[in-house]
Amino acid sequence: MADYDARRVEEKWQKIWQGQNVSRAIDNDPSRPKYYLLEMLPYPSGTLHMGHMRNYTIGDAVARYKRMCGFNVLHPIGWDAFGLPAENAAIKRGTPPREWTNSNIAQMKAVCERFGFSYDWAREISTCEPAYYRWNQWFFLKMLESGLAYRKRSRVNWCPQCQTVLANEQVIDGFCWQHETTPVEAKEIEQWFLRITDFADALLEGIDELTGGWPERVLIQQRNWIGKSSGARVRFDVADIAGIGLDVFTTRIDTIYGVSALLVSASHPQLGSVLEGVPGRAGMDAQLRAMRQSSVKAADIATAEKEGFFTGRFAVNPFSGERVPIWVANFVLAEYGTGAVMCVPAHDERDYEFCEKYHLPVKVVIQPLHAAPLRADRMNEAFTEYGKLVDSGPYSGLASEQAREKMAADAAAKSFGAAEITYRLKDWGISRQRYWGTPIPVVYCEKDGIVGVPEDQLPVRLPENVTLTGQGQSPLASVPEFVNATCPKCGGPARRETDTMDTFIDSSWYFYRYTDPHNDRAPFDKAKAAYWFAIDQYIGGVEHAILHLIYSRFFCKMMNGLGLVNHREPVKRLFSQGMVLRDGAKMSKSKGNIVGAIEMADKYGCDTGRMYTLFAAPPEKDLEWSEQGIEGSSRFLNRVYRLIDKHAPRLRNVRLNFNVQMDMAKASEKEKLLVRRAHQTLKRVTNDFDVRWHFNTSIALIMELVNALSAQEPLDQDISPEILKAVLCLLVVMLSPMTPHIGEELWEMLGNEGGLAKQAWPAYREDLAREEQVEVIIQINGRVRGKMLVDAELGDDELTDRALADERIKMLLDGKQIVKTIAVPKKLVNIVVR
RNA sequence: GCCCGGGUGGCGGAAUGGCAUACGCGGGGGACUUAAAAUCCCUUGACCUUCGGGUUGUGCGGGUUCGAGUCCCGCCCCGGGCACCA
Repeated sequence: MADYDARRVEEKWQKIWQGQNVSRAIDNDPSRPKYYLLEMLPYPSGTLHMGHMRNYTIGDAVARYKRMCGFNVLHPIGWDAFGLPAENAAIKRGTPPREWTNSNIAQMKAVCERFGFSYDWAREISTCEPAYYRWNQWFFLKMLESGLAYRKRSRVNWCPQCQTVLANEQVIDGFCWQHETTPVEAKEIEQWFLRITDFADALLEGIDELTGGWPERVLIQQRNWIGKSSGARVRFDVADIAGIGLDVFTTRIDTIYGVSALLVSASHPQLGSVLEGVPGRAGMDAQLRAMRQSSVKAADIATAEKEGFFTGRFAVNPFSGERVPIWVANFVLAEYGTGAVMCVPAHDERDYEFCEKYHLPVKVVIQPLHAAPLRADRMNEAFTEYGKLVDSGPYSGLASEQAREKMAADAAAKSFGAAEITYRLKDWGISRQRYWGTPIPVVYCEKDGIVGVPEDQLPVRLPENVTLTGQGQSPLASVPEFVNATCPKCGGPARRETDTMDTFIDSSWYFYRYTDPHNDRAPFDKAKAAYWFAIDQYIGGVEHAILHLIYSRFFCKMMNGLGLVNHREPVKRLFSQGMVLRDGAKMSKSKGNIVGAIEMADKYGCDTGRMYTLFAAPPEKDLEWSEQGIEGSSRFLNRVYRLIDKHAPRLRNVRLNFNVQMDMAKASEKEKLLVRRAHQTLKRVTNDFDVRWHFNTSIALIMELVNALSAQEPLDQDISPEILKAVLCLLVVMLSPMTPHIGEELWEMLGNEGGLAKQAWPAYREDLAREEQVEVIIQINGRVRGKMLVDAELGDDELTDRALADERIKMLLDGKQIVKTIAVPKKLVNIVVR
């Protein structure tokens, strides 16, 4: 008996699959339904560990299953090949970024092939190739034309470690998303932005469409990030200075008669004018400097003590005409709303806290609808709910909801305010002062200003052989051949833009490129994209909840506007898989806790690794790597191999029929049991693939089937070859999406031709899965007191009679009064006694 | 503070309101072997037991139900997200 030789079997079948074009997706195939399955494209860092492999294993199992179910499956992969690590590696060891990147890609591709992932390699893309990034430039030009791309000077996030600007989405808690050690700094520079805010409402509305298909927490994160809030803008004139007014944004204009102060941020642009000529100015300036420098960390900000000072100036409440002091307060954000707020201590927690500290007056202007009236002198916290207005001039007596509308309308009529909606979402800053990315296709001409590079001159190629320093401005600025350009409009001298694009642009539309990867006239063919889209299933880590996943949605909407696509959302279903941990921590190079994919495959074979990652935990949960666990998986596959190896010779020439003709009169109990077992397993495994994706339970069920087979040994004496073959083949088929190499090998050993990859997934048969006899438990007062084997179809009354007739039950019921009985067919009888 | 997930044996984890702990790992015992590895078999929540079985047990406290890991209410703990957003 030969042992299972993983390496030989894996190489053998990978070669055969290649020859059969097993994973080729066919454009516009009318004969089958399409299924677009995608895992997030990897950054080619060079190392692939079991964390990556888990992601791809889940995808591959589903891809193989869907193919067997008759779908035309698009399962592509590519490389997110631009980005800083390549540039940093180049600076460190002098290897050009392209060389470093391509050699990593080659390594990683080899690992993917070693694992037998069924990607359509003919569609492989790499974002650093001109054939790809020219379309980034093309999209940029389209957005420049329509005004969605624009240039402005503003305060942006600067990561001192990356030596580049970051988008808001790429700053997490005040730190760069890649570097959790150095805080992001504020820097005022001019750069390119994409008007993602134009789509704020569309992105918000799309969330409803995604509900059910996307994990709720991702949708919540996106909704929070967009942060829509409706309220009003109101102008407070500054007293004693003609012509200066401060705008506040509020969602509670209904509380405006309760304003005790006007609070402005330390960075408010008008603060200079307000403070003009007030006494004590020097001391104030010192305080302002201190406030502007305070911590950027969100957690610190939220818990920081509220600080502020009176500016000596007053503002006039346009509704009441009341004069209120103007204060500077550290908790007012310069970047949100108008950078100034009205302070209503009775109806806002923060304002209450602030006024408590500085002894500012509290005035109640909203009374609760269903509780005792509030009194300012008896309050110990703000009342922030809606209620009924009091002491609010002509608005007294109105409900908050109505007052909000009426007061905003009145403010607009008297032109000191208007209803307004603000968003937390800001435009996407895409300029990067680094080399290894897509050049922004723009030149600056003295005469014509900003001029987009004409489409027919794309791509603007990234020059190779550039000296990289990593010193805070784009290395491209030091390449005269690149910088010096001709203005496409006037033909005069022009300077080329030297910043490159955020690499998140590359990944915002890459999945469209897979539908038409070699097109050199357009980013993709509309009809091909229309056939394959939307993505039926996307799989990736949850860390991209508001990065890649919001940018991609924005791009889809932008493309929809260009008429390139006709759908509104690119991804129907999203699955977030858990991380692979070792010693409780996420696998990473720096922690030194990596289990290398190749090492794992060398030791156990890739099918064993695939099986373990699917078996050890359901896919959405984190998985703790266990060397003993993987040995268990290895043992199991060997056991299956030996079982089939033992019986295959006798079965090789038997005709395979999954729907064994069960002649009930002829079949033995043992035979019926095995067939039933197999079809019950098939039913549940099919369900796991279709709806639950709990591959761990699928594998457990298959293990049980193998256990049942082993328990029935010797199989060759009591089981007819037809039945045994059908059961063993079912077993192999069910296993094959998860462990495809050993699956194919066993399938062949059992005498089947044509390859499993092209085999149809068998339908389970209810009649073969049905149990004739079931064990029903007998309870007395909910406690198990007996069991009986009965006909599965037995009704309630019959069941109850049988239970009551049981000798042991009779004995236990002796002297008790039966209050009621509950019978559940196929399950139990519960006898309630007193 | 607010919003999502979770909390089940020694461990990873199973359980459409119906025998809690499937399956695997680990532990204990045995078979095969000169021996070991591999393999196979038995056993394995806790407590009590006259070895028939009994009691108890899914973070804690209540409730609904004939019956609750599962549903409801109130807490505790862990993980994640948001966090002075006016």
